[in-house]
Amino acid sequence: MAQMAAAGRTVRPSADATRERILAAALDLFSELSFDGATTREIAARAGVTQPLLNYHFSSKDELWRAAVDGLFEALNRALSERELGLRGVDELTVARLLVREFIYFSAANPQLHRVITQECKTDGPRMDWLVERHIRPLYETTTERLARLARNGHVPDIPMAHLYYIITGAGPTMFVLAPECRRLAGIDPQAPEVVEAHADAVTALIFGR
Amino acid sequence: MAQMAAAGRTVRPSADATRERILAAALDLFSELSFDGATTREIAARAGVTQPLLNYHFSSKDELWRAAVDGLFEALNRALSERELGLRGVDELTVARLLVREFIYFSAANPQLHRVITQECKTDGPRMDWLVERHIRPLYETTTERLARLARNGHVPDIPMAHLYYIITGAGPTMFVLAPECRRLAGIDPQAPEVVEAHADAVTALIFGR
DNA sequence: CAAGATCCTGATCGTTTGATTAGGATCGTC
DNA sequence: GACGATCCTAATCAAACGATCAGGATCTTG
Repeated sequence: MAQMAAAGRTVRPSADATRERILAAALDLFSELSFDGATTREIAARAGVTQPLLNYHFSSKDELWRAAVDGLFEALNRALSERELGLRGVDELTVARLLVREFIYFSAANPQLHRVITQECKTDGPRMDWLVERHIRPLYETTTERLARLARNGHVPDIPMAHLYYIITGAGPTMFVLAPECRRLAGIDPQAPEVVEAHADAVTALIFGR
Repeated sequence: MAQMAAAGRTVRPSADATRERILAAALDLFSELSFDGATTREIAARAGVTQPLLNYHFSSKDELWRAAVDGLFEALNRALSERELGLRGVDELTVARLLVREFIYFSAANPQLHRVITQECKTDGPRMDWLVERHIRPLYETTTERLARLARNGHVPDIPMAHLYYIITGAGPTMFVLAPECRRLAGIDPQAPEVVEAHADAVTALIFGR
């Protein structure tokens, strides 16, 4: 993916850097303002470049969106698989518990994840198609299979897996997605480490017991 | 609020009807496509009227949004208070349990509620200001106070109330907010009555025990 | 049934949008 | 040290946006 200075291909060092800045700005604004609400001019301004540069690096606004979302899910999958690799030989209940914790940590640091999903998946459309089949379905399959094994041993509430999936993906990130509301409503900053920890404790205790 | 044929005020019967159609179309499209994503032309088309008529009934796109959201929260508050009035003399745990159920039923029938909140409250802005202070804060206060009383008696997990609030408001509606995704991902229609019932069972069992 | 208020539409305004164009600046390469 | 590829910008395009305006249709009132 990352086109490094491979043989022959000469890519100026600054190119990749500005590309990354554009992607970060795009992800922030897309997730906060929705696809239509975010303008290419605002994305360019936040990245510190001019607007036509977006069409130089990405052929269209749509492709820019897809590239930004790809980067987000790459980071999520990296965080989850690295966590799992560090837990070889650990019992499956503990692994699941820690993976849910990791998901909550990631959602706290990257609320754009749940924001983008809710923005695109509440309506049928080409972007939902792409998002579900490319990124969400693999996560859904492995998650529900893992939870189903635990449910058979009584380690997890015996409810249909689709419900458990949406309870976890709803209860986990919502506080961080609505961080501005939460700060004003409850006077709590959901980004604070002790608040993230408390939320992970609360959610995992509800799902897996304590 | 509803300007009926009161003394002197002569309102043609069709006026209120089209106003309601406009508000319903606006709520649907605002909640699905976000404030910027929904165009006044599309709202008018869905309501079966021409676009300038929106500016006749509502002075601006912003005021149309506020009127649509007002109607939504009026319906929610009516549903909750009617449920509570029918439970005079019942113990507080059962009341809380049934009010959470009612919230889930409402969220299933009106996913626009959580959609609008997540759209506006993930960024600071004038619409979040208005939404939080006018509609969300009263609900937050009465809900957390009710849950805090139950927590003192051990009827509800002993976690900070802000966390419990965002767990409930996240775990409850998310499945219905992402109904298009859920249909494709899990092959389940979250609108089906038995699915709504199963979800209400699952969430209330997690929060209040069984 | 004339007069006036009410409800609604077709045409059009100035802005802003995503995208294109032509060209300038900066680098590695021969 | 000229050359060509790469990276980036100023100027501009057609399309779509929210809003306005003048006027037509429909009802109520005197």
